[in-house]
Amino acid sequence: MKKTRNTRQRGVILDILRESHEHPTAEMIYRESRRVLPHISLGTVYRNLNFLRDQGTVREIRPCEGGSSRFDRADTPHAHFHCVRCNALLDIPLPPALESLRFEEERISAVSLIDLHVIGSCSSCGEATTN
Amino acid sequence: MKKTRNTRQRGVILDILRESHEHPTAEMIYRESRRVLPHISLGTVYRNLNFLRDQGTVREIRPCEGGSSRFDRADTPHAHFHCVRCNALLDIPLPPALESLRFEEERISAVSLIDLHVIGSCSSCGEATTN
DNA sequence: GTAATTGCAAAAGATTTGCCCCATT
DNA sequence: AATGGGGCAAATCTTTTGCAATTAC
Repeated sequence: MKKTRNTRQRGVILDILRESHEHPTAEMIYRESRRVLPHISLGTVYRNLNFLRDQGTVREIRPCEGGSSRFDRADTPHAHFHCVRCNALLDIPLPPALESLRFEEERISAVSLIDLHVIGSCSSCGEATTN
Repeated sequence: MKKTRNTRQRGVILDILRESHEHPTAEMIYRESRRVLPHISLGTVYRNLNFLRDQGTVREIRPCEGGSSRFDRADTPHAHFHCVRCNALLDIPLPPALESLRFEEERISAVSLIDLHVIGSCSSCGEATTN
């Protein structure tokens, strides 16, 4: 097992993720982190996000239709709502039905993660035309 | 409303999607289509896939962790199981719990699509170590 | 005939990687 | 001091786009 270090960069990235509620992209995290570490590079941000994702600390959310990945802390299980109008990504509770879901599929051996994305329009954008 | 044409290219792409069960990438569809249309270009494949997706005929599935999008026909509602070992993508039935799911979220105005991805290992890869 | 669509190649966008230096342990 | 991690820039991979030529209607 490789020994990992607590670098300032990694800490800052985690802090940003902890404080942000908007599911930032790597680029957004990069810009934000530069306020504290003006010399941090985008590559470092990506490397850390991948590291933290593989470690299970953060979660990568790939937008349903193009654009960059967005990230959040993988503390509690939850689903995501994605507003197609304003592009907001909101955490929503994972429907209880899913938590206890048993997959009666002989093709499935083990389930490690359930990823539920609800796509639609949020209330701030919403009420008006649904199309 | 723009008038759309039935080009040979579009037809071939749809046929490939109809016959394939492996959720091919644009690149795979490109290679396959070249057996019939040796001069088709990758750009055309992408343009058609985007067109068909926007039209609601095909569905684009973005893999949870990098790599290219995969596609399938959007005929019946279903969820996807993604094997992290062999990278297979399987159609699985959408849990009934989800079809009737009501989102009691004041932040959600309208839901247009529910996307459920189950990640884990499939039976062919599976039984052995879950890690 | 007209406009949607193609092929090609270049461009754009997102992410990864090599290399060498620096900092954490 | 050892080596994991960082900075920078180049490379890679995926997808999009401009444009002139083609083709379905």
